[in-house]
Amino acid sequence: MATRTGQDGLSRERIVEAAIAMLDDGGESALTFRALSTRLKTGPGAIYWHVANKEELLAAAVQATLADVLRSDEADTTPRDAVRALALGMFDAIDRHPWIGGQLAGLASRSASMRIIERLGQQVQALGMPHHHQFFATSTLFSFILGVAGQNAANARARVAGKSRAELLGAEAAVWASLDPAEFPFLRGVAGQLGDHDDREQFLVGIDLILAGIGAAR
Amino acid sequence: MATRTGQDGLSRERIVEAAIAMLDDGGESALTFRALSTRLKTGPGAIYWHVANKEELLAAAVQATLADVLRSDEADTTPRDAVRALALGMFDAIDRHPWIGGQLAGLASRSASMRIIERLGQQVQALGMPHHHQFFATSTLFSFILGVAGQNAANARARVAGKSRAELLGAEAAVWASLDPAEFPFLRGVAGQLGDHDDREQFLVGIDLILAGIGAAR
DNA sequence: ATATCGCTGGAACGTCGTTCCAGAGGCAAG
DNA sequence: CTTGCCTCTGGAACGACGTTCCAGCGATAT
Repeated sequence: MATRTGQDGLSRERIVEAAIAMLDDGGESALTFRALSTRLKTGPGAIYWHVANKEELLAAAVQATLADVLRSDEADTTPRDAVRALALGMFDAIDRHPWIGGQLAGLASRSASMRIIERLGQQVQALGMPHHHQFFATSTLFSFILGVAGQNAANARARVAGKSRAELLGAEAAVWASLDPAEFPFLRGVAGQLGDHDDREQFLVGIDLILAGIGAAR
Repeated sequence: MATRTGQDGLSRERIVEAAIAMLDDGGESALTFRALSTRLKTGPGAIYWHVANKEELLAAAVQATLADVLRSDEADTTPRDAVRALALGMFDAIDRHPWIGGQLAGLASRSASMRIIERLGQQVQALGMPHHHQFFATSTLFSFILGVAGQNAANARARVAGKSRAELLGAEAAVWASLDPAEFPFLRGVAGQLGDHDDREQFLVGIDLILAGIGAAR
């Protein structure tokens, strides 16, 4: 039954690849060892020969998905532009694979996180931040990215069960617009901006805001 | 309305209270309808009479835990101090109940998030941010808080299975310190700061950095 | 006394991550 | 060629989970 040679052979690579595909179009809850084994035409037990458990599988999926972002190497631009480029690379990856947001904070993605922090830190250093503030400034950038990633993951989770981003956002904006003006003046005022803002632009403004803070603290 | 006599009567309040206690000392994975019903000396079915499902239970737990932070009302200080006070209140709540970090981004905590964003937004407005930038600046603050919360939750998850914060942090600092200097110069350089930094101070520096950025963009 | 109703708690269902194991197929030694 | 091992397979089974179902309790209303 089991053909050893050629494309039928299971491998960690094929498993991770299939896992990413399932996560991409079904969300985190769609990744199941049973569904995965069905897609790979095998049994759950076979997968465990190549992957220790689900946590390791998710970690490998994160690693593989972020590999491109982490490999990119642009030493030519200004530190500010380098941070923006790295952050935008992260955003695009998270936008394409929202499930990353739910995993990035975990211990399983430690090595990916370390690489990201290293990149950010080098640029913060190049920005002229005093040494004893570099760590905090860098972790501020990283925490912000993590927060956006988490929100993205949560939004994607809601999307799987129901409507599109535009519908979801429109409904939320409508809620904000109909709030009590005495209690929620701010949300009411920005409901329109919530309704048609661009996530990527919003993210970049956040990065720029923190960079401006770093520039001011220099 | 036949209420059971005395303290044996189940109620949504008692259930949420017990759920928070279980989350606090066992982490997210410790909250189980079976364990919860054992603690309350009843069956799983009884709990479902008061609570629709686990998602609603978690949402109620978040709401109840953040109630104090959301109720606080200090209109006396400067906008900057108001943001710091609100953010620190959030941090302390998250620090005491790390499982919040895993839930706050979700749709289940929407009403709590709205209240927080409203508070932050009012202060950002008071800081003199131009109207069309207020939404982005506020969401930057919120995303940062969410990111820190998420990391806190992930750290707490690791702590349940193993060592204390000091041990975990020390081990991580040791890893950073022993990295290849050519590939990870930054992480190596800040390994010491990672080892003995104060989470609360780190958080506050992040808030101040964003506030400085807002000040610069005004 | 009887019927009604809010509420209880235990049994049961389907699904999950994970473990176990009988055995298939290739490879090296006899 | 035969034998034995060794890597890898895939299906069965286990315990725990969220959730549903329902027989029945005590208090109240008729």
